[in-house]
Amino acid sequence: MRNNGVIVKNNIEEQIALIKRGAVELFSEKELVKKLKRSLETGTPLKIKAGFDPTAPDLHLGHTVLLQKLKHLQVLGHDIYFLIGDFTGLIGDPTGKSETRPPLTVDDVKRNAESYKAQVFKILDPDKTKIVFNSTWLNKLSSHDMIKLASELTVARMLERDDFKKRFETNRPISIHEFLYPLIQGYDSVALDADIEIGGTDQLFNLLMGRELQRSRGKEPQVVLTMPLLEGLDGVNKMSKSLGNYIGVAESPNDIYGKIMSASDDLMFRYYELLSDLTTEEIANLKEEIASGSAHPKTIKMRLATEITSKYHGTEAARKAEENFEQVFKKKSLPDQIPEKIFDRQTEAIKLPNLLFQADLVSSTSDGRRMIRQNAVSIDGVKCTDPNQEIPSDGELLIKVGKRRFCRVIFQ
RNA sequence: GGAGGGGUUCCCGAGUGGUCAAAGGGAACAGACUGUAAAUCUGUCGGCUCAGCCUUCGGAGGUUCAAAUCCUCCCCCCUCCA
Repeated sequence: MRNNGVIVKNNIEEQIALIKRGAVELFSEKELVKKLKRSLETGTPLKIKAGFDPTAPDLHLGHTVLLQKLKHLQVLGHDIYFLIGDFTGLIGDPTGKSETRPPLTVDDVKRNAESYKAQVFKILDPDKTKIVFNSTWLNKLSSHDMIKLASELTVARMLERDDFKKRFETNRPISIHEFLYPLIQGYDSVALDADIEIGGTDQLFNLLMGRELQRSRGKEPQVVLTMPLLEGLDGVNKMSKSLGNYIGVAESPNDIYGKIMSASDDLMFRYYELLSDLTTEEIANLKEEIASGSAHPKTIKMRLATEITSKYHGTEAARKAEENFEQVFKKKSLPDQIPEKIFDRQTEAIKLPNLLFQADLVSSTSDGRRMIRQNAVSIDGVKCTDPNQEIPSDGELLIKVGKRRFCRVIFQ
């Protein structure tokens, strides 16, 4: 599938194939067929729901796995409900870390929502995406409603959730409010009358909760589609900001490009599978080319880096990022943009570690000394080995620390 | 309400009076190797006016020549029983 224009697929099988692409689980295909058929017959788009945390408006590629899937559905003509969980955000999805989140103000939520839009609409079509806040309906729930809601599920059912089960079995605490999270998320589906809900595999329990609550209220249960969690740059843990292994959608072209290039070869194909617009066959061909030796893995990786960078910054920026990358790394020359620091010219010389620190190249003068000792520092291409070296504060210097930290220091 | 366990450097975690800026692991960073990688090896990993000094072990006091380690009070977290 390419994203050029609207593709109307009347063929249910083709629709299903696209919807299932890359997905982990689908509950259930039978129900999905039924919904798609009806949608086609009545000309009514399906309501697709996906929930997002209001506290983290900095999307990374992990989130875009879901967005890509939403785009698929959008291309098929369905309505996307991009749900910002400003109410549930106050609880926080249970993780066992028992951290209460600081409440967000209305302004915070608004600001975050704007930030979401800017990032999300690089993938989704703004005209066919409805952004909704679950506080809209959840704030109206009375204590009475809440108790009724809680009565619809049993503790035993709750304990089926893996995270709860493990904690329960090992005598680790589970707070009551944590039980409310899945309930409330499920209630969102009731309020929205969602036809399909999409989430990460870690959301399975919560997604299924929507089905149960819809059913117990006499509505047609939503179809649940789970997408894999994208591994971060370390290739092991899921991509997350707190682990520092993420590639942010809002990052600069050079950063996105460079980070993708730093991924391992195995990981590269994982990214291809989940983030690229290439078809499954095309990806298989690339693999074959590497296996047969007709293509270098690096070239294939650069292709991926270019594709993803251009998604968020356009093809021109992606091309520049590629050039920059080649310059810095392959040809070992200088990047096109080197930060500059301007200092006042002074009579006395500056010790090198202090200069490195002042130029933001190291975190402290001690760190600077270490770098010098480790042969990581060079000035105008000449290695510096003496931590006590003094630099005359005059003229212009090009300082390099490690492989990718540069600074042009200018005294004037 | 009762009993017990615990708060250590970015994270996990050892350390029960000097040999502790604090073991070990992870992360990170640097060097080698490479495809820019990954893996691997080596090293670094509080700060400074750097072979010396200063500040850190939940907080505040105290004992001592000397405290992360002992005492007092306080704050916070957890578990079990009720």
